[in-house]
Amino acid sequence: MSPEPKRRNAEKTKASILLAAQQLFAEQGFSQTGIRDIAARAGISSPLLMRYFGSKAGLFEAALIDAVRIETVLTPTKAGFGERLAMLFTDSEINITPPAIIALSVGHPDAQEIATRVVSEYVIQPVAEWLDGTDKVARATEIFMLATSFVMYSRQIPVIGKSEHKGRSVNEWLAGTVQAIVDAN
Amino acid sequence: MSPEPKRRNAEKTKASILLAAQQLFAEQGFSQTGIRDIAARAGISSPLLMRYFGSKAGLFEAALIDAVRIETVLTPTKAGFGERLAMLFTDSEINITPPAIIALSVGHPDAQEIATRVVSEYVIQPVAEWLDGTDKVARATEIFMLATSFVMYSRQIPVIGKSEHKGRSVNEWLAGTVQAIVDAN
DNA sequence: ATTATAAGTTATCACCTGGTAACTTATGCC
DNA sequence: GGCATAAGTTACCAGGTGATAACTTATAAT
Repeated sequence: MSPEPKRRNAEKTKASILLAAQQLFAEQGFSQTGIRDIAARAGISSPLLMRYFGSKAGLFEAALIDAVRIETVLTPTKAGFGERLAMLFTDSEINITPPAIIALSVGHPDAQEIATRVVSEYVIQPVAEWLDGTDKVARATEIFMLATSFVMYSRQIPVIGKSEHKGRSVNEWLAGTVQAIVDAN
Repeated sequence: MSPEPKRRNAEKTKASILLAAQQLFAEQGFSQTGIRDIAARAGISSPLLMRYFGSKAGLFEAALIDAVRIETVLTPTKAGFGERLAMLFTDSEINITPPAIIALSVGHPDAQEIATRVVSEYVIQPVAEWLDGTDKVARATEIFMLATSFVMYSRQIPVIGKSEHKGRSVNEWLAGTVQAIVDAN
């Protein structure tokens, strides 16, 4: 009687696994998230997940790469980058951003190695190439550092997400500080 | 033949447990550190550790509180606070600073609750009371947020620890940014 | 010296983890 | 319609976790 009798579809299954992994890794971090949790949220069994992604670390890497959407803020014009990045990284609806996953995965050796490599290749390098001026890699790293610290604390210490400082919200402060690094070429 | 034949001493044992816990929590984070690891480094057995601190979470809280040395930088004069804080939080010899332990313990619910509470009471509140001007709590939180992000990334992304930007090391950049928040009263 | 107590140990439990082997079943192709 | 294959499942294993019970032994007061 079910309108769609649950047809098999490997592509959609893989996508649902990736989404579940991104959500849970971002919420709970690498070591606190089990493959059974992810499989349950994706609506499948854990061995299937293992066959598609090889290991928990492999799934983590795939989920991280898939979560990167940095190219959407690397527009030709440099103005407004701070705001766009702050929006991209702090949108409360889609909170599966790289900073969130990274921040919640520090400490575990495997996750740390993967996160460092993926962020370096898929976030920091593109931003660095997009920047003008000198010290591109260092400035791109600083930008990501700031964004990550913001995401981390807007979750952990609730007051900071809403706090106002000299009339500017902390979100605006992040955008402004990031933009200052962009313009300091 | 041993000069000191390993006499029993509960106080010294507790202290050695606290030190081992601080080191390991700062190196590996909460969930990656087992009570057996801590007990082994302290040179005792894990049940003894449990009796002294009740649970792993209890030891984590005790270790965090014991690691706070914030009062050493809350001098009467406001000048130089940024540098002193950067030194206190990034001294590579004693890397058991609150930011390090915090950064490596996000994600685990118990650790998160404990860390938030301890940092709020033992770090942010004292700094806020020490600050001049308005928005004290928000500014103190921002300061700790910056310091934590720096510690986190100076460990995770090696380049940032040594990177130079416009001739200023990132350590100096942290000190300067913190000092700006202090002076913006 | 005896002995109560605190300091410390060994052995173990129940549970959870990532990972795997072996099984079932739907799907598309001939 | 038969059938090879991919999609998906159940049952399980070895190892590690936090925690506890029960044991031993050093220490210090009487």
